[in-house]
Amino acid sequence: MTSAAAHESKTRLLDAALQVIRAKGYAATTVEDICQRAGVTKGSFFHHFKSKDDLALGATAHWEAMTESFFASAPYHQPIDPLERLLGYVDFRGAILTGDLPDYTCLLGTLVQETYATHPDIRAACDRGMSRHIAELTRDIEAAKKRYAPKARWSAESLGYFIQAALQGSFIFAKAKQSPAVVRENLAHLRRYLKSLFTPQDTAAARSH
Amino acid sequence: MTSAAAHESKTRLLDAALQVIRAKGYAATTVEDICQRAGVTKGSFFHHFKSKDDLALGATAHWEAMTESFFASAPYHQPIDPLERLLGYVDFRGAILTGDLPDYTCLLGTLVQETYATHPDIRAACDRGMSRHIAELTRDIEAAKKRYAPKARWSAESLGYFIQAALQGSFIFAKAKQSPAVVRENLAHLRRYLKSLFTPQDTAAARSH
DNA sequence: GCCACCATACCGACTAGACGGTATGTTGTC
DNA sequence: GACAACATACCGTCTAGTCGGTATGGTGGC
Repeated sequence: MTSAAAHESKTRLLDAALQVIRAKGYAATTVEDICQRAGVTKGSFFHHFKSKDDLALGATAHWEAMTESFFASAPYHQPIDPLERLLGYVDFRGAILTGDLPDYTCLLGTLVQETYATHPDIRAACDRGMSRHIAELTRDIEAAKKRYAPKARWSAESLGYFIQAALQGSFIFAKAKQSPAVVRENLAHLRRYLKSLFTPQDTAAARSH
Repeated sequence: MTSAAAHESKTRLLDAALQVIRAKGYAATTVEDICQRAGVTKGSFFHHFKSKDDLALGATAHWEAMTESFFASAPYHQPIDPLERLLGYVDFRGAILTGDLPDYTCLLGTLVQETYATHPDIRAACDRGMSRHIAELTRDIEAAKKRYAPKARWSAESLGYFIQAALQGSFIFAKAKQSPAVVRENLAHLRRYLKSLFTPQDTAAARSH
């Protein structure tokens, strides 16, 4: 057995974990749930992972790898103008809202809610993963800010967090309402905010009327 | 024992549930966790609640009652200007970020993430509770819109959802980072967005330059 | 080219403990 | 004495994790 094929079971388990955890939450997900979905046995599971918590850690790493390449190859990076790239990101987030809820919601956001107080290492892994994605996004924000709003008092990073928070919160409402409609509407608000931030404004009263 | 005192145990259980579920999540919370925190026994628990799921439903109702009166008596309602009330709400949400994470995060947001796919009635209860709070908020938004941005194409309700989504998402990051700092920064962005929405704008290019 | 040796991958029955829920009291109040 | 509000002991199930075992494929000695 080649080493690539050798790890197929492990990959299947990780893929299964992403789906099941996003659907049922971490605590309610049983090892056998994941094994069943992956089509492997418990023996195989515990061969690849020390424990359920170890799987969670593996799942966050797997998630990071998947999402990083997914976003890296997305089309919104093409424009030369950084603001266009940023708005392209927001639009892209709207465009990928297909399939069922577990298909487009965020593993890390789900996971951290359940584990922040009880599983320090999982919490830290979620924090790292989300922060890394935001750091990537922040590069475009920084560039857009330099060009369109160099004097603004908000930081590029804080705006990156705001965008992600709006997304994460939108997912909560999508779950509550069983529909991505609210995500789309919130992305429209986000887009409007971004445009207002990057549209050079005369200060306060310096307008007609 | 009076009927008020008679329900003291039940209230203690509900209060305990709010805390423990927000800290550990619903699935990871055991009935005994809640009993211990409430200082009552399991017998008492199952006297008042048919099941753990029944407690969750009770907890959402309890949460709604608590938060409704909490926000109803908050000071931000006083201004006559609806925009001031709305900005007052945002500021108020920043002012109440005290204590530990489970003290200021939202039960319903936590709960719905874990239960949306597996517990239809709990999901529906969370949806109802969050929507009710938003409906309340939407009244001020509607009034502010009528006065300051009557022609704007966004709906008052969608803005209510956006505000709540930003809050819920901020709580996720607060948990990841173990600090409410990011919530405060996001509220600052939110405030900036609201001000921009309600500041009458000349259309597009009708500016200097 | 064969075989002993070994590591990795995988299997599935089993266990110990945790947990939701129940059955059976006990106590106090009207 | 009836009923609500507890309390305690207990039960059955579910589940993370274990453990002895098998299959497969690679490696080195001869």
